[in-house]
Amino acid sequence: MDTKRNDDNDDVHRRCKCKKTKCLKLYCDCFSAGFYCYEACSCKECFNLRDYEDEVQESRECIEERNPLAFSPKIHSLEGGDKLMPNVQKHRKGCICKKSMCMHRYCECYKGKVGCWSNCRCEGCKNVHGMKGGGKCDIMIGTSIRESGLDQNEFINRFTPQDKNGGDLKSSMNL
DNA sequence: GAGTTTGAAACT
DNA sequence: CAGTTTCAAACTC
Ligand SMILES: [Zn+2]
Ligand SMILES: [Zn+2]
Ligand SMILES: [Zn+2]
Ligand SMILES: [Zn+2]
Ligand SMILES: [Zn+2]
Ligand SMILES: [Zn+2]
Repeated sequence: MDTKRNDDNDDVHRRCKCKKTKCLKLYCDCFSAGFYCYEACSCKECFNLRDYEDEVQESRECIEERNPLAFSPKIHSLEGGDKLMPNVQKHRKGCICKKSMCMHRYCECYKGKVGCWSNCRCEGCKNVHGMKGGGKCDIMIGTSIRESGLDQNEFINRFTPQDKNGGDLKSSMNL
């Protein structure tokens, strides 16, 4: 896996201010997104630079061993779904918000502009992109929005994702 | 910019 | 796996 050049980092205005982790842990937004740190960062003792390519790669491999999906996009499209809504996007692991009601960027679902769903363990969810609906995911693949009688957000919340092989969702997502 | 709040990541 | 700690982003002032 290639680490992206810091010039690209500038494009999305990503920057970090890490102080204690040398920008070699997922805490660091630059490292987590596969970018090197660059001038706009104000990190201390940064090792997330091309000069320390080996250290970066070593840390990546260590983290990937722990979690093979650590560097894959957290927001991803679910398989299946309604013909009219073929690409429902969700946060793979879901959030665990307890205090923010998923109304701020503290919530990774909200931050990713996707609704919460059955993988989320949030409390008092008020995510404007779609609230978690009581942990239910009872709309089966192939059901249309019209048939379900639900509005779009509620449909997405209750849509039951399924992989192409018809396998179990959790195993297909390595959860 | 400093201080607080928050929840993911890391650790045990 | 669950509980706790650590950490830096998001937020507030
Ligand atoms: Zn960093
Ligand atoms: Zn950085
Ligand atoms: Zn850095
Ligand atoms: Zn949330
Ligand atoms: Zn969520
Ligand atoms: Zn939520």
